[in-house]
Amino acid sequence: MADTPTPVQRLADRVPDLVALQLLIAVARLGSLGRAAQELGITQPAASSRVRAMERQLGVALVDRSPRGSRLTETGALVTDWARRIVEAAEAFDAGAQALRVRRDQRLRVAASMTIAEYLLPGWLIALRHERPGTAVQLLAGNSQFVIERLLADEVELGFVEGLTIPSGLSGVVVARDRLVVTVAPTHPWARRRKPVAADELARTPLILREHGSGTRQVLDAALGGLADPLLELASTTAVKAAAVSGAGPCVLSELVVGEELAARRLVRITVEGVPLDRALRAVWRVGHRPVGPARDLLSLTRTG
Amino acid sequence: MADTPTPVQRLADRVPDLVALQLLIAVARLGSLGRAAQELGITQPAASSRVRAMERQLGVALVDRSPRGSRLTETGALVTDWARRIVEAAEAFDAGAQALRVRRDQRLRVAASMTIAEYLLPGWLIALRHERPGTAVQLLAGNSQFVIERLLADEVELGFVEGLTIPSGLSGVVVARDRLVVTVAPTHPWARRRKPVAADELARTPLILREHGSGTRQVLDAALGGLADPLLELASTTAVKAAAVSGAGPCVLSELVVGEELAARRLVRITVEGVPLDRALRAVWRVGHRPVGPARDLLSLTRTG
DNA sequence: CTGAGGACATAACCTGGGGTTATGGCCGAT
DNA sequence: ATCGGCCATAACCCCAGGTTATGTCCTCAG
Repeated sequence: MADTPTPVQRLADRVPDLVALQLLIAVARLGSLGRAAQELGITQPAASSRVRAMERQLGVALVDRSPRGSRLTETGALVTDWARRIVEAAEAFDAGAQALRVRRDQRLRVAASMTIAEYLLPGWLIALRHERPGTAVQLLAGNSQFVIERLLADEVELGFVEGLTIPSGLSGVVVARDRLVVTVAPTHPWARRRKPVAADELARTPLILREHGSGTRQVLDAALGGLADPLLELASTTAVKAAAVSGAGPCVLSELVVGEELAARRLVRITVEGVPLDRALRAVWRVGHRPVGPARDLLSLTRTG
Repeated sequence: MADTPTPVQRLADRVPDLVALQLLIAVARLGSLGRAAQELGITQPAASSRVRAMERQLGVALVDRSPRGSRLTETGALVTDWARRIVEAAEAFDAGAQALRVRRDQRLRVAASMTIAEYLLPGWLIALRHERPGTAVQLLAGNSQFVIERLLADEVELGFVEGLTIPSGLSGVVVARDRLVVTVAPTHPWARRRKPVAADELARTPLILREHGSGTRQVLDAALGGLADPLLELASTTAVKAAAVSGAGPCVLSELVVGEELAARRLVRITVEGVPLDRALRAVWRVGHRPVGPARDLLSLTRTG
């Protein structure tokens, strides 16, 4: 049977698994394979063999071994830095996943809109874990309407929404500002353009957008006066981003969403004129139920000082 | 034998491996376990079992199965978005690692300073892989001096350095601007401060810094007049970042390095006054050896338009 | 109504990566 | 010279995750 060639990079074959990456990071910190092994709860020979396997897999020497310990190679340090980014993403995943799981001992129930749940909450949860270990958080994610309903039904104590106004029945505070930005792939004609795009030109241009009803779309429609012209309507921010990166057209997304792509120049930002694309990210709660205890702890992490 | 309790989160136990994450992403895109399996080169039962295992591990339903296909749950979509970030980090790792490996067929040799190699190059390499598949890149990473030497010895065709001036014997072009920023943990007194920090106050304050000789340190010393007062001197940007996040004191690092921490509020930015912390990131080459072919392709990816 | 086809689940089996324990070699400090 | 810390090697073991084969369920066509 002729097996179909895999049309997708199988990263697992070329990237060491999380244990190996954490091991490498531990070696960097502790200066010894044995102690790194201990920290990860495996034996020294296991660690030795894993590091050796990584070196074979990557084709690069990562650590200098000596009878007095092990230190990272120059390139080992670089690889370790790349590894750290994977591990950080994994920590965010873990923190988020932990919160999705329904558990008996949760002390804090939170609802958040998708953009916030996706990009900001994991970081907050990691911080919370450091500051108040043992605070089990239960997370419900949905659109803004969903968040509001959970709050009013008293199913959660704290909500996070992106939007223009505070819904009635709720109080809130701005925890961050978010700005929608217009971006295109570097290959797009707009990337070379010097002149800012005016509001009416943006309204006339077909854009890659989230579907109707998303917070992002809502803000854009409001800013343009309900006129956004969809080139594509996609269900997730990631899909929108992917389409834009591949050059399909301009997209309008939160700075949070495209931050990495901008830094790496996979997307470039277009300045627009006369379109108010700022929006507030707010923590909200039922009127009269100002957050206390764990909810207050979490809230305090989201604001500067 | 009483085994020591592991002092580090063993993420591998709580985060699915890369195959599983890629599988989930493929399901999101293709709408079917079977097709997702095929894309990853495994059989349908294997995919089915892996997704089931993930759901068990996370304690959350991820996909809605039907005899007509599978679609992600609401929370499944959220989890998938978190998963995507891990996979993206893994892709960057892969692209970078690929370039470190010395191979016969490399068509382009590049040297880069650490900050650039760490944060920007993987993204460029991914982009290059899309635009010019089959361009095998060989990467040498070191400090600025190292990059310059490789270029002058004609061992690489293209270099990337962060620095104030173009070294003699080389020509170059600015590919990006980078700004050093002063940041502190949200718990640090400076985080509440409204007034900008003046140059002399910054010079008087003990800071968490990279060791002498790093490009970052160089720029800071120049900006302050060689006066930076070290609270801690650490060998890697990541170590500096970690110390700052834990509240040890203010640190001075590239925007690139702390971008994520700023977004997630693990660090907050302090405005400083009268200290020129901008620096250029440059592509450089030997005078008279303007990049052509693959080198030109890569270079064109790093600049907008 | 019925049969075909697509999609997922279940079962039985196999393989190898990665773990463990035990032991040896190397180097530096006492 | 000897001891102790650190890494490598060897021999063994186990189970996670793969495969093939088959069953069930739903939908759609005729």
